[in-house]
Amino acid sequence: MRPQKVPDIDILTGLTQVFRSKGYEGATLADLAEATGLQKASLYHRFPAGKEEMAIAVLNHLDKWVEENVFKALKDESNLPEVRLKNGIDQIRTLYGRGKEVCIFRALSMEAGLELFEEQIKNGMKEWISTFEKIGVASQMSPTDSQKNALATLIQIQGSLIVARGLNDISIFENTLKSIENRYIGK
Amino acid sequence: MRPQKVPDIDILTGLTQVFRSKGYEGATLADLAEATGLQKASLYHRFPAGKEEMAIAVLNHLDKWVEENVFKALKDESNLPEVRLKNGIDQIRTLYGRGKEVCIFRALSMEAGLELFEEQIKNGMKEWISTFEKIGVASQMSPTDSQKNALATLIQIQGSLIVARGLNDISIFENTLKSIENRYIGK
DNA sequence: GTCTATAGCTAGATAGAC
DNA sequence: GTCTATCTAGCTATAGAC
Repeated sequence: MRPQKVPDIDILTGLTQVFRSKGYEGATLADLAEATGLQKASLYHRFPAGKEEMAIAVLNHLDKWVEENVFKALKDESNLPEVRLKNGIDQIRTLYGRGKEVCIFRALSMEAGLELFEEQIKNGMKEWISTFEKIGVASQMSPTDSQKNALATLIQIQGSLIVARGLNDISIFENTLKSIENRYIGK
Repeated sequence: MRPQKVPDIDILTGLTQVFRSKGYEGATLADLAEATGLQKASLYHRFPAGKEEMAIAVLNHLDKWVEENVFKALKDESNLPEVRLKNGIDQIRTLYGRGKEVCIFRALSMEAGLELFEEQIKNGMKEWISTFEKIGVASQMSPTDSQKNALATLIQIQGSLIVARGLNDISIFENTLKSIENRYIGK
């Protein structure tokens, strides 16, 4: 086997960046090749099913990142709820580049054959909600409140990313993260 | 002049539907022609600058609709704040098809040359915030609270549309509208 | 004002040498 | 495993008859 010119992780990084900023339809193979440092044909060697497979790989990679960073921090029972929340929110801040980056769900949910990634996005969102529910319970909220607040939290994260981008003001995202923290910690 | 086969308003309705569901890049001229009932070349007669002009026309049309329906209801000083809010929210519900429809900002903000519609989206969002600010003031909120709540309201609307779509559950949008109402009416 | 037909191009994808 | 070169389909846009 001939050695890989670009390691897998760098490929994924490049693909992620392009899909996030241009969306699925907007991202061309020329863009993807340039961002990864490979030629189009080489990308097809790595992802025989083409563009769709690349997008799925990006989704899986981010899924894993979120699991190992955001969710892990939020679920770490060796810490107090306040600490777990603070650490989790730090990871969320990183995930979205302090508000500059688009959520991959949004970037991929629109277009394409439409429902290419539907199931994966749905499951991803459910994971977010269920994880925040656990933080609510750990913070002494009632099950009902935990559920309501978890949904509200996801809505706030998604909404603030949209508005921060629309108004070109990342402080909107930062302030939203703070208000989420306050919701759980009691302020 | 030969008579129009399809009236302007129907053209706009068709274009809007396609851009909302497929995004800018995802919408093809074949889609747009089919949705309007005209041939591609006839669309070019109406919109000489092509696809971009069509998208701008859709943005302007929705802008106008929001102004004449949502904002008008919210600003109607002949009504009590509670009534204005209730009427405005009814219009918002209609605008987004009870949660089934995508916000045009989202559909057009991603892709393209990237910043084609940036300015229009920014101004649109500012209008939403400033209108909700007025409702806050009319509801006896302090200026600071009015400002904070207006931003929070826009974030909730946008976020709940995303999450409602991702989870395929429009009750999320409906419940969010109720919680917005409660924020202002006190409850 | 609308149509059929098509130009010109770029997209995603593939062949085959190295 | 990566490359250059290329195919084919589909895209935006236009020409010109009616």
